[in-house]
Amino acid sequence: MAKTDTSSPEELMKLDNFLCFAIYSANHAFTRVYKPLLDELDLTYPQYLVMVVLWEKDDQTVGSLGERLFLESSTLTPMLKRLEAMGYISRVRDRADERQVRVCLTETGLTLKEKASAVPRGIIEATGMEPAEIGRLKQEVAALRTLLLR
Amino acid sequence: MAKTDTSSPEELMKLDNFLCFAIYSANHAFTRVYKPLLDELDLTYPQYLVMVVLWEKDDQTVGSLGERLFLESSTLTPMLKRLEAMGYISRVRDRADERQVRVCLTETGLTLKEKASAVPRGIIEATGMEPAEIGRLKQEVAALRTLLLR
DNA sequence: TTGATTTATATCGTGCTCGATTTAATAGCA
DNA sequence: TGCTATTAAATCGAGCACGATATAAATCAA
Repeated sequence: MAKTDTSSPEELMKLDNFLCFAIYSANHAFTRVYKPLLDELDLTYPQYLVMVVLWEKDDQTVGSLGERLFLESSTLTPMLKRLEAMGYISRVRDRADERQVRVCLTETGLTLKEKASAVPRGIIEATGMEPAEIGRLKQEVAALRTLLLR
Repeated sequence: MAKTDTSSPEELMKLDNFLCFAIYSANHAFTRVYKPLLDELDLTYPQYLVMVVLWEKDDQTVGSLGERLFLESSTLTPMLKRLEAMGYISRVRDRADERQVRVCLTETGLTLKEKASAVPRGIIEATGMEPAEIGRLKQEVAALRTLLLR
């Protein structure tokens, strides 16, 4: 197969040559694949990511969750309130530093992890890719993110 | 460097092993890099994508734009109304088939292409990656999207 | 031709996302 | 101590994204 020239101004302006669009549309595709799996847990995809972070390490501040997920407090605060209303987490002001809010799993939120344990395999199957290949691509995209955020 | 085992249930549930999260966060990173460049054009990133599609091929229906961008009419309709209000496009019901809306570039919208011509290079520079590598990664991510949407 | 079905777009409600700003608490310093 | 600066989270407004539904036009079938 011949290489496509992607250096001319005209070629540079084509949607199909945009790495950003590949990422953007793959992200939407992932969300759609997750939807039926997460409906079982009553979670949206971003809410699921928050739960994953808390399952890894409980009792975190809004700020540390935001650092981990690359999200602002203006995004997290309403999301966390919804998760709290659902009974999956608790939000409590830190005694020692009242500026911070400590986010913790509830019993229900902790238990949910078992129910969620089938999700990752479901996603891997949906890609139909080999775990090793998934891992490699993940590394490359994560590296790209790092470059973009410099 | 030793390979990381990513097959155990515990490892599968870690955020840093999620391809979807790499994609999700890289997408946000792209949006942030685009922001200052697109502010010059008074466009958001999704609006820019619509304009790119129209610059490639003018006079398209809402449906064809949606197919190209993987977006629903419920997303596009309000976006197109904003682009229309800005004077970049026009929306006219098709004479022959009144169900369809034909989206066309205005003079201003067409002219904007020149002003936008610097954007792709700016993004490529922001990644700091070689064009060939960008192209390869783009292909892989686009292939992933295709797999997910099967 | 009429009635049912399909198609194209729009509308509505919910939730995510950000930037700018606000509020409140802590830390630093004269 | 008391004033200022910084920090953490929350609030607000704008825009994106989807699923479910509505509306209206075109197509199909009897």
